[in-house]
Amino acid sequence: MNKAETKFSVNIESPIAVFVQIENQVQFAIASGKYKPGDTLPSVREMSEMLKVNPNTVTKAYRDLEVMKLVHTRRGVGVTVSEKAPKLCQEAMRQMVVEHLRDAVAECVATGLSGAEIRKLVSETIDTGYQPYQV
Amino acid sequence: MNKAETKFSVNIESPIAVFVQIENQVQFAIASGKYKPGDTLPSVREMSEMLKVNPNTVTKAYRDLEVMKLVHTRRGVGVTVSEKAPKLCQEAMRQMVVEHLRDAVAECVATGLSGAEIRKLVSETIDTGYQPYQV
Amino acid sequence: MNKAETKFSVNIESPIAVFVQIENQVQFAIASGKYKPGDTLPSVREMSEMLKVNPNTVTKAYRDLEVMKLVHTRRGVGVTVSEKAPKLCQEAMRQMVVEHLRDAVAECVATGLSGAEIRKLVSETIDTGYQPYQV
Amino acid sequence: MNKAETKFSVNIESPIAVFVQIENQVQFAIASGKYKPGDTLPSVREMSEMLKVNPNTVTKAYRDLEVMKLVHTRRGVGVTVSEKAPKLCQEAMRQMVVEHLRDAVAECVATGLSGAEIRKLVSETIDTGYQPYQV
DNA sequence: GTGGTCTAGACCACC
DNA sequence: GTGGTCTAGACCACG
Repeated sequence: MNKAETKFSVNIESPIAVFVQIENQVQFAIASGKYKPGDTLPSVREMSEMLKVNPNTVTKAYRDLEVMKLVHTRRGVGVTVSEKAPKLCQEAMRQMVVEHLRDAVAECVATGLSGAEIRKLVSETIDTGYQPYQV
Repeated sequence: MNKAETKFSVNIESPIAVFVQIENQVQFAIASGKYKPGDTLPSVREMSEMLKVNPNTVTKAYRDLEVMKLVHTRRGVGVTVSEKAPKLCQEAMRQMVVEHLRDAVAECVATGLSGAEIRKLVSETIDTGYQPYQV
Repeated sequence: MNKAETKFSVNIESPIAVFVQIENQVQFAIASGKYKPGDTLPSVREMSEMLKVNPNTVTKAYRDLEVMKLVHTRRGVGVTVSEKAPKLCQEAMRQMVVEHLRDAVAECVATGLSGAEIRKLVSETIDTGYQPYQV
Repeated sequence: MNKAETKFSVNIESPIAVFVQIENQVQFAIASGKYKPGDTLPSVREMSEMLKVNPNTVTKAYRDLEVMKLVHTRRGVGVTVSEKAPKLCQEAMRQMVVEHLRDAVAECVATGLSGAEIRKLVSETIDTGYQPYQV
């Protein structure tokens, strides 16, 4: 029932739409347990100030999350995390991430990289904590 | 100097723009040696019919490829693969593919998958020849 | 002059505003005779605790009911049912209910259900005492 | 594959949000067969002019319909009805309409109307083609 | 031409 | 205070 303190940020230079970045970050925060069922997300106004974006952009992201059954929004109250959100987010994140990995490996294979080369790249990335510009 | 016979296809449901899919496929075909310097790409009309796509879309893809110095377009002749295209494509493909792999692994790490899990998924994918819907 | 014991409940998931649900339930309770002229409604505090709702919400509902001349609120006494409330409520309920029925039937017709199908559904519902989530 | 000619209209006085009215009308048009899979909906601009509303409002409705898998939207192409849209719409309409009917009948019963009275009202409405202000 | 995104700002309903 | 809706208008990406 807390009001969690999590930092959000968006990259307006990114080709990924801002509202999608917000959705992803919230999903990630839920999946990782930073937000639990019943917690209240930052209000539309707070979030829009934190991210320096228009409130409508935040509203759009929150609306999508509601359609995905991850949050409940109630006028005059705020946006709260749903009971089943953690399960849904964890599943979705894992599924997405595994699919991306498989696609990437398949691309490497198709491009002619050997299994050894691929494994070397993977190990390097795991060990060095490589961080892409946007999760 | 041949007119190579390679199948191209696009997925109009994909979030990736059609013209980008075309560019990628051509680059991939060049990188893998299906098209060699001097070979002629399918005409805009042929390609647009093959892919059931607006000719303008093919034109845009071909124009981009020309900007990248991968092809030459000459009136009355068609679009031909440049001398340095194979080298450029191989480098570009490798670079792209490696970046995708690193991003994907980083995502997995961020989502909490262990190094062992990731390596297992990678090995499975290498061994089973998993094929995503779009290179 | 009694303090009637009637259960109230609201569905915060409902698209119908909470204060409207309260108003409807009170009107229904009056129309059905559970509350008679002179009876005292649950205090704002009692009601808000019973419904697990913000007291302001109950206050707003009670204020609306006063505007409708269904109740009187007097400091130190509470909210009491007015003399003419039963008559007004019965009329209002009947009117509302008939309108809803007409709208629903019209929708069915517009969607292509036959008169026979509609009559069958109606009879089934009358006979089985079907209870929707919110009057 | 036609561009169907269907009239749409909204009531900006209605308590129902304009974008919801648009969604409902499109769903109804699909359910009734006025739009078939592959047909193109009026463009955002056309629709916004026809309804005298802001294009963003139409965009919002179309976006929702896409989330519901009723249409595909593609930049530069337009918004087309999906293969499974008719089935989904018919089911949804029927389900909604039956639920409304049951709720309405249950309300009537709860308010004390007799089965005979309810059946009389239903028959009258079926016979007279009563039309509410908004389907 | 198509739709997608974002901003700025207004007004409303609800708690 | 909260979110919901709508408008007006801009810029971009795609075909």
